[in-house]
Amino acid sequence: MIRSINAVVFKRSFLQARLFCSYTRPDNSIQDLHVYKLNKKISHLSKTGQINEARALFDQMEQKNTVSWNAMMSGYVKRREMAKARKLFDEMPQRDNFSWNLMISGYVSCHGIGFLKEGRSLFDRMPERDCVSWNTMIGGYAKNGRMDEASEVYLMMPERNVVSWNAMVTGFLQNGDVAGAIEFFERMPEKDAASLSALVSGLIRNGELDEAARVVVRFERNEGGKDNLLQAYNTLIAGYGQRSRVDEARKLFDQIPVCYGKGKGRDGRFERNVVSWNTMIMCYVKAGDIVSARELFDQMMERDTISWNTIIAGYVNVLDMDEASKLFCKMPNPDILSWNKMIAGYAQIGDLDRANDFFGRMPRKNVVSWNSVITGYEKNEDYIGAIKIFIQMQVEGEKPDRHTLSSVLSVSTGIVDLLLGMQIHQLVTKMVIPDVPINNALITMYSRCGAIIDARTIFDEVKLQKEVISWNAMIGGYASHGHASEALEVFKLMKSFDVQPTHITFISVLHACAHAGLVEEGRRIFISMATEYGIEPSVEHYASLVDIMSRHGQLEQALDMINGMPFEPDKAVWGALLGAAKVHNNIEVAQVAAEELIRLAPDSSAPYVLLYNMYADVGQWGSAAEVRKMMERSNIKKQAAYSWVDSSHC
DNA sequence: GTAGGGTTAG
Repeated sequence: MIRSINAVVFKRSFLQARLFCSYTRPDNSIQDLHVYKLNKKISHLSKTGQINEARALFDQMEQKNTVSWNAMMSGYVKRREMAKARKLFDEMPQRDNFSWNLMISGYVSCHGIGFLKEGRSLFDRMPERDCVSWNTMIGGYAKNGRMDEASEVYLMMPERNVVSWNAMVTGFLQNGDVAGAIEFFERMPEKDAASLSALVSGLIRNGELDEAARVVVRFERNEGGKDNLLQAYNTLIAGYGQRSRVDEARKLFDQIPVCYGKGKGRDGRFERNVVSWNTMIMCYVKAGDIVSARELFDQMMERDTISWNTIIAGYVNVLDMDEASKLFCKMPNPDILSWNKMIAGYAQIGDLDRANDFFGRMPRKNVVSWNSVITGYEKNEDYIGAIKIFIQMQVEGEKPDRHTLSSVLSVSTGIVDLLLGMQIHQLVTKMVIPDVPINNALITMYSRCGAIIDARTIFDEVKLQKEVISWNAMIGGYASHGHASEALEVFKLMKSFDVQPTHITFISVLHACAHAGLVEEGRRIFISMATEYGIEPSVEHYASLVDIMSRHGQLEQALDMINGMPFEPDKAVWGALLGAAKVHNNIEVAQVAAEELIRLAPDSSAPYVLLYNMYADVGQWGSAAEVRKMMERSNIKKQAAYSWVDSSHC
């Protein structure tokens, strides 16, 4: 009823406005149309992030109207560049309510109390506040965790509409007041599609998925009819998907009627729309069920970019790049995200040529595209390739972000290039606020490059964050440079900071013990893994302990331990034993270890060579010749690093 | 063509 009255009023005022315009300014209509078109263009450029292009157009316009200024301001507000938006706002010849509301909404959506206050100050100075202004303030206070002030605004405003009520519901939920939100919702005088979905999505974000489902059932029963239900259903389906409850998601999806043919997807009708399909496909993709996802995708009558990107991402995630590639070729208008996903996929399977090919063919790139290809090269250990792309990125003027810098730090670590690492560190200081991954990458880079003191400096700055990766990086750094006592000191510090060690921590700590010859300490720590920390030692930990014991000459004990291991010993275990047996000239143990190594890695010459040299050392030339024959029979070529002639014979 | 509340990818 209200809607139809509004429609009539709107239509009439629109006609009057048109009559008025054509009557008073007949010669300007062409000019007006021109301004209108340029405004539309500015708005489009602003929306798609092409802010500089928008500004160039805006500056070129000979005649501007208030909408031109507003559209330009809106571009800056979207990017939260409030200083630039404010400059326009202060300069513009005439401001309407749109201009004021735009600025207020920009300020209150920025993070920080200063911005909120600036928004409020504009709100207070605004000549004629309308419902939008008041609603914006409700949303602003709610987003900043100030529900009391939001309620105050709500009570003071002269007239409320459904947006005001929805903003309050959202506010309660943003601040964790589930009961308050439900109570407020029940008492609302009017509800629209956004009301129910605000409640449902907010409840899900508060971990109340089942309560959200109950609310929808109640709404269906009490409000009668199925209006405004679709969005809530879609949200619930997504909620089930996020919690891996795919069957329940599918049950809801099947409850939404399908209507093929004319009138499809009309507003307010309870019919599956493209979002319902996309969401259900996403549930299957998340669950790893690409077959069901594809089945639905093929049944869709109309697909949008999200449908395509979701199914392509599904194939990429299960590393099935051929199917992803086929779909990408069929996709009508791939966007940056589609391209980025293909690059990341090919990089993941190590096909850098294809990744690079897609990267080169992209019509437009963003920072994620650059990052995907740089990370691809880095993960595949093509460090020079990664640096080349990073340099190209600078040349083309794309600004690196924290992900770029983190990747290039890993590159510096990979090629052990301290100078490069330090340069990237400088960029980090200039360009981003370091986060946990960046700090860890810095610690790893410095310690791997031997600048252990610099690594420690950063570690000392971040250790209070108690991120286990930082601790592991520091302990690993000390251990790999033979600073055993420092590694153990940080390990002790870690315990006093109540940071729970991981299996990686223990690999480094045991490694340190091996270097320092700390047999008892090593054994004690090894045992404590299971007893104190509940971490079952893996084969790598066993290899470390074997290393510790056998280096110390406890070869037989080490052998006993290997035989008692809960799993098959690997090359590292036997290798450690063989190496130590060589050092301690224990031929019996060496023989066992070498045989096992030959069994596990028949192509390797190292065990033969070691054994040969040991026999030769003690003058057992017969056995030595036997080993040499065995090796020749197995058709093994000796590696350059090993010599048949031990220096002691020369 | 520009402002307030709300579903799907990354």
